[in-house]
Amino acid sequence: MVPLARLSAAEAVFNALRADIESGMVPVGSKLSSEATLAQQYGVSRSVIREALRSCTALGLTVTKTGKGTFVVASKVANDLTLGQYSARDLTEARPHIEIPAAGLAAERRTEEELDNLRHIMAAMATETDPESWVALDSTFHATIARASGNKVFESVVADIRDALAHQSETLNMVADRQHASDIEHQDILAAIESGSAENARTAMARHLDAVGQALDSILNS
Amino acid sequence: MVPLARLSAAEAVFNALRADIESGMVPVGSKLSSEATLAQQYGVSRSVIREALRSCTALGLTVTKTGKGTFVVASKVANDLTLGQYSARDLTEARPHIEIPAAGLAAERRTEEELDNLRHIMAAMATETDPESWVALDSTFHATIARASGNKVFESVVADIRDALAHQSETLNMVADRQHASDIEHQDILAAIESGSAENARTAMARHLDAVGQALDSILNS
DNA sequence: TGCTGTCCGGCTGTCTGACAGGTTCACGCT
DNA sequence: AGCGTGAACCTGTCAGACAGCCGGACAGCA
Repeated sequence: MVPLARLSAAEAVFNALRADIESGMVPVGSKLSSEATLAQQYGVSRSVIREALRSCTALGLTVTKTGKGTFVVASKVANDLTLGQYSARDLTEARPHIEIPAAGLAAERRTEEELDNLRHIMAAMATETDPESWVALDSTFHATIARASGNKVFESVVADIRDALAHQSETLNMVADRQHASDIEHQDILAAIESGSAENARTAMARHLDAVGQALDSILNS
Repeated sequence: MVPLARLSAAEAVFNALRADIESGMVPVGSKLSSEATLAQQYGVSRSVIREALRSCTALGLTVTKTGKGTFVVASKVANDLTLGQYSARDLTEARPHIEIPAAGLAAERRTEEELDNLRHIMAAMATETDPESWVALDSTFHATIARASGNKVFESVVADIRDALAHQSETLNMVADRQHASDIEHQDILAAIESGSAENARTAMARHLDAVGQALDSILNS
């Protein structure tokens, strides 16, 4: 609590970046300035910027792609970083019971701001080709819906589940085949939430989770 | 993390360090080798080591002190779930969606040992008069059912929910009135799980949660 | 027009070498 | 014995360099 230790340049830059990301000033899906540019902006060397970015990546806020840049994939640190704690079977079994009612509540309680966030995430996903980045955005999409449910239990649990799933290699193996289909299903879910129909939102989410579950099954049993 | 994308040197070193720490090969409280030494060991430059260490620090595994070195402060990533942050409304809203299917699975998958545990807990509850102790036993009862579901997601979530509920004063206020009724409902749940009927188990759990929810409502609205 | 191959500028990944400042400890002086 | 001081080691930061990846511009070809 006491700021006895003056923070290093790398920590200071990390805090600044994290604040920008968590406040939404740098939206999910957007690209950060290049390391050289950031170094100039903050008046530090590129090493310091790289260490700060490495912290962001370790917390799951960003992903960095060689030759392209660093991209924001989450606006806040996930609750549960104990990856691989849950098996794929447990996850696919439990998800519908939590995400479907959460989608229904989201349709009834979502704010305009949350709808905007969902639209931005979907737009970013539509043009995303890198599997790992797409999975991270997908995770954010589901987490945002859970947040829109207005129920912190759902919000927290979905964040845990999606986080665990995102780090299972089966998920990445599945993405190439499912990406386009998922994008369409996501559109249906968003449309239902936009219209405020809880029943439609539940149905759309159920259809999506069912399709994803079947795709995962076929991979697990192959 | 993912075997698909070839990992950078910094990620590889980070994974190695994390594995060493989580496996306990490098005990908590110990000091890591200096950055220069690690660089030599792993055959990479000091920059790479620093980025890997920065990742460990971001996850809370290590702390680095200028002039002294880097020290291990945790053997696993902290599960920073903010318990007790859930409102009574959120909890009663979410519980049925999780505990009812968990009860159904428990009926299909429970072992004899788990049934014994449930019987013992119920016996203890029947003679327990102290409200706080009874709430703790009740919490264990529900957690045990979740564990019997064989699904670690349900097990984890129910543990969180019950933990949060147990710390709400409304729960204690309700117990005096509900204790006897709950004992009977618990008997129904246990009987259904013993018989192996998932349908009956879900119905019994639903009835129990509904009764508890109504009792909580009446207290919240008084 | 439409396709393709090449090249260039921008970006990340990594390395090297350097210097400032914090920490520890043993040596030597008082 | 007590104490100061400097050497040795450590982290924090910087500057510069180069390879490899990526996207787009552009010219050439069908």
